[in-house]
Amino acid sequence: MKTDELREKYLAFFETKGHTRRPSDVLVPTWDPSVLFTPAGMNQFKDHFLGKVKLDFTRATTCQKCLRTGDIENVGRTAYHHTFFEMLGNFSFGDYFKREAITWAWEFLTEKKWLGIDPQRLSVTVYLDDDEAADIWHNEVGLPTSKIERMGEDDNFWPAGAPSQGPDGVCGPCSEIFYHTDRGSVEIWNLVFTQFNRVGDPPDNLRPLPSKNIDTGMGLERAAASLQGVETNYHIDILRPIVEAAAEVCGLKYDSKSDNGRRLRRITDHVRTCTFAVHENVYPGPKKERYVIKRLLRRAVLDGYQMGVHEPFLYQLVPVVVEMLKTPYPELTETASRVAKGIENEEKAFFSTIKAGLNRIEKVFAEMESHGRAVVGGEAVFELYDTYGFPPELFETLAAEHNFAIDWDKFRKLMEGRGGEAVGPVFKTGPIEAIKRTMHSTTFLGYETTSAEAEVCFIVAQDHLCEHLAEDGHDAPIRVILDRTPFYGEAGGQVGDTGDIIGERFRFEVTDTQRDGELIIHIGHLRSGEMRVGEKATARVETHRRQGIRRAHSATHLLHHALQQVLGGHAQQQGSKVDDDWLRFDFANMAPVNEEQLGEIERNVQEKVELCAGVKWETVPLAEARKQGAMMLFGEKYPDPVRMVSMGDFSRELCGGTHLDSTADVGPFEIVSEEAVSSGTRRIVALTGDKAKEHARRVEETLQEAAKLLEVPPQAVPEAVKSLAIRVRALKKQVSSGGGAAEVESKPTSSPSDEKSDHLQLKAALHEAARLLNVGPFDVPERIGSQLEEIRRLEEQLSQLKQSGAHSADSLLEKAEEIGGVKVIAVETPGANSNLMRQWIDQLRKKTSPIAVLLAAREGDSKVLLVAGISRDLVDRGLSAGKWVQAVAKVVDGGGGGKPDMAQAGGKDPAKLPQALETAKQEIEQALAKSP
RNA sequence: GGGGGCGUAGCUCAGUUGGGAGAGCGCAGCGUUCGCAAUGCUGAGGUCGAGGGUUCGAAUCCCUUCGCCUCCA
Repeated sequence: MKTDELREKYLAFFETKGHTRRPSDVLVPTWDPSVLFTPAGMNQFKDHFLGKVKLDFTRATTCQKCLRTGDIENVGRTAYHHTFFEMLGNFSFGDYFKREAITWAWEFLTEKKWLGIDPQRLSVTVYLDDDEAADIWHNEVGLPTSKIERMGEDDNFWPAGAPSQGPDGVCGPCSEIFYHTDRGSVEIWNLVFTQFNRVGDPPDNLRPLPSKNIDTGMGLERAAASLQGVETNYHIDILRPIVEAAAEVCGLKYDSKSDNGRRLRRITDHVRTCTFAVHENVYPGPKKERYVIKRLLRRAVLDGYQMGVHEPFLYQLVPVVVEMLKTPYPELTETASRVAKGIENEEKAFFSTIKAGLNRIEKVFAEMESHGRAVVGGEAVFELYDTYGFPPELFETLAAEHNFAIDWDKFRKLMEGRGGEAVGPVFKTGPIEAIKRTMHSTTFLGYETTSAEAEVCFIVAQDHLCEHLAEDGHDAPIRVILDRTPFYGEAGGQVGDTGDIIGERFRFEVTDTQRDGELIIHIGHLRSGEMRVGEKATARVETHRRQGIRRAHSATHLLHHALQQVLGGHAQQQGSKVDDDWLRFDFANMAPVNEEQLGEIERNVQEKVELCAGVKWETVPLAEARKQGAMMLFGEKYPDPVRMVSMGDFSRELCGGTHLDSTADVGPFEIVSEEAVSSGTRRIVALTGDKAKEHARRVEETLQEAAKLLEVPPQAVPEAVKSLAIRVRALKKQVSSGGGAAEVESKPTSSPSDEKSDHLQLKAALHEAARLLNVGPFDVPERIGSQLEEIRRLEEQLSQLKQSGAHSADSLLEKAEEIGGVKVIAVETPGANSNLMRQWIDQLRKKTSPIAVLLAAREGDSKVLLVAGISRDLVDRGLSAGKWVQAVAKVVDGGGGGKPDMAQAGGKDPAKLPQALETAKQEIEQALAKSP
């Protein structure tokens, strides 16, 4: 039986048993912060099991794509392990229980119409004392007791070992079904009977649940392998072709028993995982789920590398993966090329990591050879891995080629001692969880109104439920829950509302509003009076701020739309934050967005604002929204029906946020910045309303200021900044070369355009200038100021240099005095810099020896520069330019040092310079007298 | 969220208690050669990521910031 057929039959079977067929949830559920990846079919129904949501159905069946990394070491080695796999499941939320779960499972497996498996090939296990399940298997299904095995809590309880080990919470026994082949048996289906709530340690810690649930899982690949009679999951009809394709791109023939066979299976598994992850816009990266994907991808690529493929290849398998899975997941075909590109990029990155590492390793090996060592230190392997990401396995291979061993013990020790303690899963407890049991949701009125009457239902202070609360004045915030509220709790990127809750005898200031499940929680402080549970109150949202948030949120949708228009359909939202007239929007895009595109995006948004398009929202079935082309984001959990926000006829998004009535009300819209947030993801920050206006004004003022400093029209600022940099460079060169070089023309930039530049051009000009100066936009004038200052300083230095009459080695030599048979020069060379002085000294030393030269120059009013040099023969006689210059520097209140033949010093008292030059002569005289 | 590392010439990088900014490759010009490969000579090219601090003096030490790489959770 084909895998596609098996999948379909399963879902169809349970539909005949009254189950609602639900689509697979995404692989990376960003809606669920408690997991990085979907680990099992039940994940999307967590809230259903806990009774947290209203149930539209009490029986469901799914085929869920899952990702687990727990058994990663076994992938490729064993017949049945995967990171990516599909799991078939049927679920009961307080509906049917063990009897149906068991008999239906048996029916589906054995009936001719369904799978038609020979009952002889099946056996089951049940939990030690689960007589109920054992009875059903024996008496109702008719399975002989020899085929019913009782196992302990580690095997037949979920979570494993729950009764004695924990964790607290819902749990229950399970019953597993095994398929027996000639080679052995394999578990193909696990039926979990969730019937207890665990409270504390044994004994008597398992309390029966009022509402019992069923959660079953059948591994699709395992079941298919059994039915197809192949020895490993990797040989079923939807996996074998990928294995073969992997062999082909690696230039090998697949041999299942060989080491390479194992590698090829691992590649097969990992490329499936990566394909789905990237499809969901989860690109390999440094954080969280992105990092897991990166590791899986690199591991697969390393396998290829070890088999001799030294260039990207994994991406070539994407079309095969898509082909194998396009029946259940047709959406894969739409993103296949983007996915392949994304994978190829990461492969390339990995190869450059390897290449960089190879260079370092060569050095390690060379070092070892020169020292005659044969064991690579664990430190080296560790450092290469930890800091440079070089795979230790590859290091080992390369070391073996040099006949070097590796100190793995040391390596492991370092790996362990690296800190980073794991933080265990946090089980939610506390008053809010208690509240949820009695009150599932707060009625949200904020779409229609910003002020409403409500009743105070719960007060939480210091993590305790309170009946009443007196004036506090404490720092610790209080949490208040009302039965209904106009306050928007932070969600979907939109921040929570602020405002106050006013009762007859109190005023509570709301500083933030959060959401937990479907409860809306007001956070803040009691400002006056006493507050009591059960009291009536008026909840008033701070409307000015709310209006700013509405502007920003509607603008976010316009921006999203504009990005798609200007950059392309791939520029999808990756995250956002919406605040008072302020928004941050992350989206997928491989390259930076240039100034021109930004302008176009901004203009596109402004056009939509000017359209005065109506903003409407309606609640529609999810399927209907999808049909109407509403923008949907991966990893988001959308309820059904869903709230769809439309603007004019161009934008449709699923969104729970608060919006304007007309795009016209967005007012001015201003992009403030564009930057990278991670590879493949860009971030735009923008403003609306008054903040946008203010920002626009500031941009223009700043540019004006810069223009004034540079004495050019505003549009010409970037050009002028460029020539400013050129001028600084030329002057520096001129000064250091002694002032000889030709003056650089500071050409006034041509700026014929008298036409009025619009704001976008001015902003682009400021950004360009900021980029050239490597500062933030508003620091441009300051930076220009300091550049101008530097030019002034350099020019002064230059004119000083010219005034003092150009020195030369020859003119300096004329000033030499003979002291003890040595030519000594100790003079002031005004305007000279250290570089120039050194050049002169070098020239003098070439012309004659023995010679000792000390040159000095004033820098401004408070600094002195001294450079001293002596000829080689004097160095040999034990003299030191360093000591010399140090002694002289003392006179001008300074210090210095350097090498024996050339040294440099500074001082802070230019007035004493003549005295210092005298000292210089005395010092050298004394030094000469002492030396032989 | 935490740890490590890196930003120096177009590229790959060196730069040792802080004191003259370098190498290799590449590039340009000239030469040997019928021409190519090869090779010799000469030369251009650097705000040492940015800002601040310590110092007489910072590529080097300290702080801040930006960008990139990498490991872990």
